[in-house]
Amino acid sequence: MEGFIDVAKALSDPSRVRIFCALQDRELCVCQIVELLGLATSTVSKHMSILRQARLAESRKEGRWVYYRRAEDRLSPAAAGATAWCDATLIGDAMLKDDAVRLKKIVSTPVEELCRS
Amino acid sequence: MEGFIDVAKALSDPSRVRIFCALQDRELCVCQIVELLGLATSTVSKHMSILRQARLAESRKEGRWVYYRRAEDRLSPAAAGATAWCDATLIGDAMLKDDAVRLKKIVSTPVEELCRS
DNA sequence: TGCCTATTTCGCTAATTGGCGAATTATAAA
DNA sequence: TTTATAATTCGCCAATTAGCGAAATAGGCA
Repeated sequence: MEGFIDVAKALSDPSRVRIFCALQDRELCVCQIVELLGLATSTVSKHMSILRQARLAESRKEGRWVYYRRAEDRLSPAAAGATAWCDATLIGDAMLKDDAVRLKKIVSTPVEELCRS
Repeated sequence: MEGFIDVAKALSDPSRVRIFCALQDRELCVCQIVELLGLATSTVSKHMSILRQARLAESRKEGRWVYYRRAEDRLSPAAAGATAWCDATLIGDAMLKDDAVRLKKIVSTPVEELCRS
């Protein structure tokens, strides 16, 4: 039950859902997510720790940057099912479509340049 | 997005998940749910309105009693997917198994008698 | 070594939420 | 019509949460 609740809580905030959906196709570093959502870095960092706690996301360090991606290895049943539910339900969502458009620009900018702004 | 968030929020509270799972096999009236969870009637009533708002549950009146059941007709995509996710993930959950045992006694008692206590 | 900077952690605030009991509403029975 | 009672709504409180900026941490680079 606890793991299920953690996942449901993680996906009960629009910002976190947007982040999780942005991670569908590619990994992203914190500064890219900050750029996408327009939230403070500290806020995004907290969101990421909640997604990781729910075992929906994993991270890796590369130099100064931390890249987050959807969890894939030994995916928990709660996370696996939620991922399918989320993706299937939110296909075509207006806000996520808009995010996808802006994401294209963001990922095409080198992170070094993105962070300088 | 909004409908998805409503469903995720509805399922991010253990009491509501217990209620939703208890409704898997049968409809229940408020007093039966109160008996199952040991919460105040007003608290359960609020939980039910959240589940209904998320379109996970529906209700019908029978005399003084209000019976709740899982939504079935014109089920929203968000609710349909969440139902599958919830049921699949929580199979074998200890608390829900315990609930199921106690539910047997509760549903075998006439509601008139149950409410008198 | 010491500096720069991306991220995390901390401390705070405003808003939300789960809980209760009291008051209200609605329905059945006397 | 009055009374009894199941459920909802209301008002309150304690706990949680999303947000921010400041301080701390950690990793590259001069």
